This record gives sequence, structure tokens and C-alpha cells, in this order.
Amino acid sequence: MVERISDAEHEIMEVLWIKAPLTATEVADRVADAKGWSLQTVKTLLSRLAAKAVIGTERDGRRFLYSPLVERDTYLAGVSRKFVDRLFGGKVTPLVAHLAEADELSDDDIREIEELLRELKG
Amino acid sequence: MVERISDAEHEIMEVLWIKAPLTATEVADRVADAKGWSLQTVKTLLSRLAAKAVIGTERDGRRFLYSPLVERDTYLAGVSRKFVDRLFGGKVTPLVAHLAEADELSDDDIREIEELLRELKG
DNA sequence: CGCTACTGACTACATCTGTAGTTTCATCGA
DNA sequence: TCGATGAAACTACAGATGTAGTCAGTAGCG
Repeated sequence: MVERISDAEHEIMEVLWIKAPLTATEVADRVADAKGWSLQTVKTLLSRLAAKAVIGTERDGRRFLYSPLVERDTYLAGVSRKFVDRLFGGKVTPLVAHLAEADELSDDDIREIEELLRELKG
Repeated sequence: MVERISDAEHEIMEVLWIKAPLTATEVADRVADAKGWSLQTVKTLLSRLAAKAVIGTERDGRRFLYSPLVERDTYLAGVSRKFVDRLFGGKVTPLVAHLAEADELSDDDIREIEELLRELKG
């Protein structure tokens, strides 16, 4: 059971999953482009993530270095599971069907998924 | 752009998507098993959904009848889209891959999805 | 015709989220 | 050594969410 991570917190996690450990300032720099949050906001989010034990802190002189304690794959698997459970009764097929109907699936996507499924069976 | 629907509100929607119109009491009865909410809670959620114009109200004597204004398919498509965008950069393949790795896909699921994809191409 | 019971409307309130401002403490340079 | 600077800690605050309680009005029963 990975703690619930909010949307804003998730942005921070994505940064730390790309590179860690980072200081608060470094994280802020890396999200600044996309989100334009202030340094204070980033620090608040880092504190909340640390409180949830989703990231770890390590003292480096007067600063902290932050690193994920949860792997991206683990987190995504959990969240995906919940999503499919809640909205599609746990079945992936209807989800794929919906995305397909909404033209979210290109021919390349379809080929990729077919390839993936073939590997799963093999 | 369908308004944001919270988890609790979504439960109400599922009930109304199965059968509508329904009175508040009827909705409460139908969610009671699963969630055990009080009638008041259900009424609050119905009000919030009505305020968002996600459901419509129709007077029936001294009561209201509630019906969805948004189709389930439309809603699911939107939510799925956002989900895949946010967590998988818009690509469905990694999502399917994650579910597969987590053993969420049975052989039957795989066959079903393959079938679906074949239809999409055909 | 008046009271009761059911219904919607309004109010409540703690927690979570997004987005910071302010304070305090320590450190590094002059 | 002392002040400026930078970092974390603490505080703030409005809106969303989960979960109801209370009030007020009306329709139907006696």
C-alpha cells in the first residue's frame, strides 16, 4: 500500500524519479518550467511527501537531499490497479476499448500492444 | 470538458447510470450496501452533482427525480484520457504493460484485448 | 383542518490540496 | 566576529471532499 500521492506531489515525484538525490532548490528548478511553482510550494510538497515516507531525506550540511523511497513502477502499478478497479470493474479490456473508441489509439499503438501481448503469451 | 467528479460522487453516478431517474431515497438504498452512507450524505452528493450540472433534477410532487446528464461512456473516456496522459505520457502501451507485469492480465484478458484490437484494425 | 412525517435546503466541520508567506537558525564571507 | 544569505520549519488560507446534522416547508392522513 503506497500512500496516496496528490497531483501536485506527483509532479515532484516525477522529477525525483528522473534524478535523485536532489536538494529542494534543484527540484524547484526542474519543475519551474512546467508548473511555475514557487520554491516554498515545492518545499511544502517535499515535506508532505517526506511525512508520507514516500521520499527519504538525507542531511547534507545545512540542506537536505531528497530521494524517492518508492519506485516509479511500483507506484504506477498500484495506481493503475486502483484506477481500473474503480472505473472498469478491474477489467482492462473495457479501458482499452474506451481509449480505442475515443481515437486515442493509433495504428502504431495497436501494433505495439499486440506485440506486447504476444510476448506475454510466449 | 466534463466537470470533475469525486470518488464519492462517482459512486452515486454509477447508481444513476444503471437506472434513472431515481429519488434521493432510492439512490441511497442502492448505495447503502456498498458504502453505508446516510441518506443525508447521499443527498449532499446529489446536490453537488446537480450543482455541477452532471445530473439533472425533475420535480415529482414534493420530491426530486435525479438523472445523469453525462453518459457513462463519455465520462469514462475523459477520465481515462486524463489518467493515461498524466501517468503514462498519453501512451496506452506502458499502462497495459504495467497491468500485465503486475499479473493483472489473465490469459483470457489477453485474448479479449487481442480480439478487440483485431476488430479495430479490420 | 391540524399534525406528522418525509423531503429538500442550509449549515457544519475535519481533512486534504494547492499555493504560498513568515520565522528562525546556522553558516560563510568580509 | 558579525551580519547577510540561504535553508528548513512553522503558519496560513481558500477551495474540495467525506460525512453528516438541523431546519423548514408541504402533502397526505386522521
